Amino acid sequence: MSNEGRDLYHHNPFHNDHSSIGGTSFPFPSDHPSMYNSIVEPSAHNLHGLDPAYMSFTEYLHGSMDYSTLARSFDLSCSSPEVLYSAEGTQKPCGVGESVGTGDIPVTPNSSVSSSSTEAGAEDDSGGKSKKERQPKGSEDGVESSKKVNKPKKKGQKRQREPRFAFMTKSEVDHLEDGYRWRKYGQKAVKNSPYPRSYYRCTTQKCTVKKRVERSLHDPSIVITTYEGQHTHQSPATLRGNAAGMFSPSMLISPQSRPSFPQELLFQMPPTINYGNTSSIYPRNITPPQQLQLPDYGLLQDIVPSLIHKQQP
DNA sequence: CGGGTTTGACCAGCGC
DNA sequence: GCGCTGGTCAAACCCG
Repeated sequence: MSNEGRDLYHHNPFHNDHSSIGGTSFPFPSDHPSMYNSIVEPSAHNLHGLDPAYMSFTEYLHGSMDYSTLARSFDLSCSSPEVLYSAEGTQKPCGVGESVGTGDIPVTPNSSVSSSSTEAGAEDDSGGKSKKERQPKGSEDGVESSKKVNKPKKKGQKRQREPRFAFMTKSEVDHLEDGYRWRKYGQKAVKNSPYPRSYYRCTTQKCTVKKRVERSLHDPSIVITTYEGQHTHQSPATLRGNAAGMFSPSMLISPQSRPSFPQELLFQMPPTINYGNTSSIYPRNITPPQQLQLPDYGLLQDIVPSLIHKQQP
């Protein structure tokens, strides 16, 4: 487990020497308008290049994407040099990037990374619940339990986790808006990093989605967000009717609209990215700014080949 | 007052 | 077996 995080993130995406490391990256757009402006370059045709049916992270977050699909996709991705690697601890990266325990962020030359884990079971209780159950607040034997966390968890029963999906976003704010409401339930100092990692849970009842947010060790301006689980509901924003605008592709190219859904902007590339080295998921004829709009596509290219295939007979 | 955040403590898993 | 680290809990606190 201890490697999980590192395996996932500790490669500096901006380093130039990972030609050997293929990976999908998902540069998120910054919440910061100025930065956004500096990076995003409106280019409508970018979107045109995409199939309207492509699956986006937003969709992923909305639960419209089947995890099994993702899982399969990632498995497949293992065979592809383009792919990053799985995130969950027990699963070693598919052949790439043995984690560098030095705190380098893994991944690609691209600004962001995405990874997922399929090890998890489908159980929608990724631990939180089990822990809760074991901790009957004010239990009869309360005396000691006042502070102690009892552990009802059965031994030998490895805790199952939801598949995970990590992204790197260049942003000044740690907690990026993604349309969902989150409650922070913990913060921990991260080894070898001056930046703490924050833990959030979806506030929607019965939704067990969690996410972790931390900053890149090498580039503090990069926020690494790891989603775990699948939303069992619609985004509050969507329900509110904002979704139309927020999820609209146009949003991606409209700095003024100040995206609230980074997921939709996943592919924003940091200015420092060396595209040349990217073995990438992006078509070579596409320029960085445009790649921005390929986010989902690019991402899914690795993640959800099946979807792509549909679009590319 | 309800909901979110902070923070210290506990526990599980893993490596040595 | 021990220590370290990640993940989570929950009381206290904060805020609108």
